[in-house]
Amino acid sequence: MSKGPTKIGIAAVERETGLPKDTLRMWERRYGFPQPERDEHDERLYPADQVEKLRLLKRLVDQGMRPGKLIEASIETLGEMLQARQAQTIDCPDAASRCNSIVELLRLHRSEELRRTLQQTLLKQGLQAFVVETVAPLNTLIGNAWLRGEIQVPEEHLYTEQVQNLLRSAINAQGGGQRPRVLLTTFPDELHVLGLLMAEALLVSEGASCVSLGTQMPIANIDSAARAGDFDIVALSFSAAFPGRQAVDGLTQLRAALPDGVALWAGGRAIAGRRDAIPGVSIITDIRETLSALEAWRNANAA
Amino acid sequence: MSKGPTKIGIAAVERETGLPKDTLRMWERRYGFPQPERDEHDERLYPADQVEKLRLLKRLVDQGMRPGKLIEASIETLGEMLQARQAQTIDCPDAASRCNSIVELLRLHRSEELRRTLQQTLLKQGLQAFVVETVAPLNTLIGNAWLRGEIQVPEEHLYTEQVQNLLRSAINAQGGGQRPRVLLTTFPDELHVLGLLMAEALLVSEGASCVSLGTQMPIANIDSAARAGDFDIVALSFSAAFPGRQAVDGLTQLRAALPDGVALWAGGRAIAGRRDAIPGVSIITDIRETLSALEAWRNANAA
DNA sequence: AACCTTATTTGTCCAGGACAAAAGGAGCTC
DNA sequence: GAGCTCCTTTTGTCCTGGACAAATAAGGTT
Repeated sequence: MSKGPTKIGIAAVERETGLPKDTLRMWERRYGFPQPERDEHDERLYPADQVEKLRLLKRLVDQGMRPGKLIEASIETLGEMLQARQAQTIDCPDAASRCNSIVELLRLHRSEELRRTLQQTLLKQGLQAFVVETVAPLNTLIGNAWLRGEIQVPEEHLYTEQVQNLLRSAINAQGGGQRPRVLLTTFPDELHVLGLLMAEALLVSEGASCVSLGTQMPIANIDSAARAGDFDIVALSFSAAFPGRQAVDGLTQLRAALPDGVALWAGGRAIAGRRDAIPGVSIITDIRETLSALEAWRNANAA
Repeated sequence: MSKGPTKIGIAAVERETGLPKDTLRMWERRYGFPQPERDEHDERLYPADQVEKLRLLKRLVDQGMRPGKLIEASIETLGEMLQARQAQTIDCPDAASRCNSIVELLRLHRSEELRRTLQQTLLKQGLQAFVVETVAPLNTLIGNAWLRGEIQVPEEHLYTEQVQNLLRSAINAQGGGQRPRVLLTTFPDELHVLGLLMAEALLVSEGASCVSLGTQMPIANIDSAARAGDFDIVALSFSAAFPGRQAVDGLTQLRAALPDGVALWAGGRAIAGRRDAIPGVSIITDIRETLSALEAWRNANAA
């Protein structure tokens, strides 16, 4: 169980928590937390528990809470707040039990069985049902387990890889289709690719013609790519971890840049909560709505 | 042609070039470059050409050059140095012409034709030849075009997506096999996934049992995952953009953590140049060597 | 050439000050 | 009570200039 050094420097904390060095120093100056020790040359050394608390703080702050109100709370309290705020319930009990057993495989690192089980579920359900009734609830379940600290980075990556292989195979198997032409991507700070692949899978299986640029596309480039490729729709995906404000800002900016004839769709947990609609942007709260949005577009644009 | 603002702040420069704010200020203090303008509140505003030069500087410094020697050179000179240092030639003229036409499709955003062409090439060549004779030279070609500024972010992402779809389909199609069990991943700052997929494709097609954790896995987690999963080999991939020293450091650390019985393989442009061997780590200079390394392992471990 | 020692270069950290953008609240009107 | 404006507090980011250790180069000796 080789763990890293128990005390880490400020640069490492920035890497691990995503909090800039300046902010770390400022919080210390203002609130007295974190309170790192110092090494022989007076440089900050953060113990693991403080880093863990910082990680939780970051997530809550990204959700719109204010650091000043949170900073005194214990790690446990913060963990509960995160769960209360994020925990999603899975409606269908059938899906829940199926997914729970998959998470169990994941936790035990049974990678081969995991692959087989996912593969079989896909074959049995078909692509659309697989995305809606298996992948979506699994994402929620795994997100919750992650918050509770029940699964770690390697498990989460393993899951992502396996699902990615399946979805990409399925997408690849369906040849490119007709209208609408959809450009899929995410904003620069968004690394999660599954939302994008789920949407692409649904759209492609309804005969839409999709081009994905993967994650992390600068806004100016999204605009130029959309113009160059004669697209009807630009679709963006936001994971739960993505800061909501940044999403709204970016969408506003992109909407202003894009030609009027191009629709802009945005989906994912980060914006699902937002009540403030952005003019000219379609918010997709649930992955299922992707299909109705497609149908609506086709009705509106029937030549 | 909506381009972003022509002058950008220090945080944006850090994001775009990868140079920390502290370093940007230090270079300015020491060398007089960059020499950003200031906005009304005395904050640095970097013009686009300085940012471009910084981007080139970063790459050269990552390769081991020293900033003090480079800082006065012009953008053109720096570009030439980069090419002289990196530019790879593609040996086989047949592969070169095939790949050039693919790059042409990419540049024209002919995504559907690109998909079809790649798909057909894969079918014609078979998986192994496709990886070795098409994907590898294409990566080189596209890397060079990128250095010359001939292709942009969206093209590069589009290419990555398409190849990823193909390779993942192919990998997914081959069921999991026998020994050795190989764990594939990259270090935290490495985002490029193609090298990993290429290696996985080659290994799987020779019947090895591969588990990929995708990119960005912290070293401590690589170690624990390798122990938990009964792996024979841990394989890491490093793109040309990855700082060579960081690769060597990380490999040394990981080697020390891993049990002796587990082999450690490292491949990719970032370490291909390094002459300094790391004890207990197999350096794979060319993607083709993956196959001979596998054969060697099987010979050595024939029970 | 191989090795040790000394100089130089370079990146990262620190403190503490400043201020703008965002969020919260107070008071007002309809 | 919803919507509005104006004011206050909170918060993050940027600034300067100093310090120093780690990495690299250069010089000297065997």
